[in-house]
Amino acid sequence: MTVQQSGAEPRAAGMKDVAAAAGVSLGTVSNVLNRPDRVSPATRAKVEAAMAELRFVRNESARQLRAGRSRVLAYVMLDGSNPFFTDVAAGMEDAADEGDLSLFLCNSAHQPSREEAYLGRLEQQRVQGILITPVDPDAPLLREIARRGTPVVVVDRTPDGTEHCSVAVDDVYGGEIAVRHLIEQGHDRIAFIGNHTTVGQVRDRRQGALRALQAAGLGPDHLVDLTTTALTVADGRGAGERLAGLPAAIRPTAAFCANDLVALGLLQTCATLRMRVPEDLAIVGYDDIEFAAAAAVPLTSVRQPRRRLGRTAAELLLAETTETSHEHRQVVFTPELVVRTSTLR
Amino acid sequence: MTVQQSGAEPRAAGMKDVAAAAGVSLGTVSNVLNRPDRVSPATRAKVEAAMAELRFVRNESARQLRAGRSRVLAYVMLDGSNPFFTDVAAGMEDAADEGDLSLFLCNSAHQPSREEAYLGRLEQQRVQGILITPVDPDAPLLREIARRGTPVVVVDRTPDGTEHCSVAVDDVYGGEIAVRHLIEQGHDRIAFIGNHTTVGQVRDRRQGALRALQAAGLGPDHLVDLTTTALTVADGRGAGERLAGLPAAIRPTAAFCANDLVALGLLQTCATLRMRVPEDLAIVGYDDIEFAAAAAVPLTSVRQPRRRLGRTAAELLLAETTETSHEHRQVVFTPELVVRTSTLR
DNA sequence: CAAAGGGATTGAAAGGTTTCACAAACCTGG
DNA sequence: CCAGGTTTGTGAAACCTTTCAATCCCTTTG
Repeated sequence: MTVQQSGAEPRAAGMKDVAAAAGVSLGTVSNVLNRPDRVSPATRAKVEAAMAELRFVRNESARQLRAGRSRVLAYVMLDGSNPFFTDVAAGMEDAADEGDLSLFLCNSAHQPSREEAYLGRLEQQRVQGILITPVDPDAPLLREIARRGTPVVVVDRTPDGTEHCSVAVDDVYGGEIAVRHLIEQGHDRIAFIGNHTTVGQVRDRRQGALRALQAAGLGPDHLVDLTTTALTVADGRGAGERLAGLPAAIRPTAAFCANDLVALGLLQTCATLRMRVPEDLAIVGYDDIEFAAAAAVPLTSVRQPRRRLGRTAAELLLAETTETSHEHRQVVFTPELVVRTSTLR
Repeated sequence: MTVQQSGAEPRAAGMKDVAAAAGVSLGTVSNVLNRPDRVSPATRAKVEAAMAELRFVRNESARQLRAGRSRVLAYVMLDGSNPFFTDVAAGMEDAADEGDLSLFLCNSAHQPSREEAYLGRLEQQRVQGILITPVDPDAPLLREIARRGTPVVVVDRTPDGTEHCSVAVDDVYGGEIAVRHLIEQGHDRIAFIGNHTTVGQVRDRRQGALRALQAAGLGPDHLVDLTTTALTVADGRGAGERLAGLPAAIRPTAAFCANDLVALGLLQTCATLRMRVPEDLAIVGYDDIEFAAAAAVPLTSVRQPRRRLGRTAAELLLAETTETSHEHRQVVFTPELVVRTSTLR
């Protein structure tokens, strides 16, 4: 039962070798692997011994080839360094685990070319399905892939058509509750910080902000736009400086940031410039990433059910591969406001 | 050239179908795919047209089966929600891209069972190699996998033996420069916050801290241990409260945190308790994650060349699969101190 | 005691690609 | 116009597993 490990490895052992070593047929080895109950305990033991002896490792390629599909899900994330997406991925993992599937993560890092490359490879791998937060939710490629037979679920974006399942969060509502809260805290001149001209999500959040103002009888001029190019900490810092530069008469007393990173940047500028939060400036972020609560002044933020989002997306995907007749579903979650020190005077 | 999309999909088209449609042999289709220069432009065009027409998608399983190995690298990360690891992964992606390989990310989330499951699946997939930051760098499983033929590179840990390539950062040195800096700033009573009893890395950092003290002629009693269970923001908060509770006479004036998350937690407690940073307490973190610079008081931190780490790891892996005779290499990077406001009085 | 039934095992086919030795067609220059 | 070389194209084998109908052997039943 001892094994030599010296010398050039002869060649990885396959089921055929196992069968030979155990003195049974190939089919029996397969049965041990796939339907152990169909095999007598004695033979099973023999086969298992042989497998151990030969260090047998199942060849998934061959399996897949035969079976036609794999036991792998993939999530193509928009930004692997954004904690939001890693949390979403964690939710997917939960669901994948239950279905005895592997989840592979791919990071497109906002680059369409990278996204495309990953999608191509995943399709070639015949993964069971693709979860994706796409750079462009309406890219035709996604539809093509779905039409060619690999289920695609769009995560945290809502594509135009109804060609995929999708899960998203109601961003208009999120913007609304954020700003409603600020109004309730007595603010009536509120900065909106983000790139709403570029990104659909951000546009929605701003839309919600306007709706909250309107509901309070305040016109759109009560929202002061500080437009950024992206949603990074640096953008937040920059916006903070611009905000601090405004004459006191028209300077907002509160800021609604399109994203927690921006809010953290803003918070940092406030610390630098000795503006007190929330006394001089109340801040609401968006996403409620772990670092929002961990900030020096814990940040009020709009929380999206991230893990839930991921889990649901994965479940929709599994449903699509299981169900005989599948109707694409668009699930929309409702975000919730988490109030912390940054808005409580 | 138009295509019907209605009806039950007949069955994905394979190279055989393409060959038939183009009126050439199977081998020619393969040549178009793999050695286009061996095929006359005319036939190539015909074949490519047929591929487009039939929406042909290469079957990677079959390819792999034939080729014996895949075009995929995998990184099994210890903690997908820790920005440190996602940055490392980004570096790997750079290297993988250049080698025209895909990088799949797996998140073990500190769970040995999950790690094991992923490793098993990856081995079965016959991935080209496995990059891993293991829960336990000395787990025998890693060695077995390597012996069975899948190269393994250990990232950010240094395994006992020399059975794998590995890349790591000199944690002793990192601890040393952190504390040396604090000493230079005039501190001589320094808190060490972390779980050095559990985690090797943290032990090393503490080791370095002691070395710096010694070099300055200060005994180990000048290091005040505040031991945590893990390295989260919450742990940092807790340690901060304990620290604040110490009598002023023995309370450290500076803290070296095993990790930026802990430092952020500590910073938060300081804000809550109105302790000024750095005046009342200087803070050094470790890792220099993005949020370290983004904190209200920008955090001095020990930066590891994360991206570089990942890139090098991937390159070692590729070298191992390429080289005829391979010698395992242990690469150790040197960290660097990034000084920011949190230690500058 | 024969036949039926059932559990265990077998053998061969299939799945889509790559590779490689080989055949066919074409071209060069003598 | 042919020998020899080059360029294109072909066909079959191999990769490793799963599946399924067929076989075998043993037990049970009538």
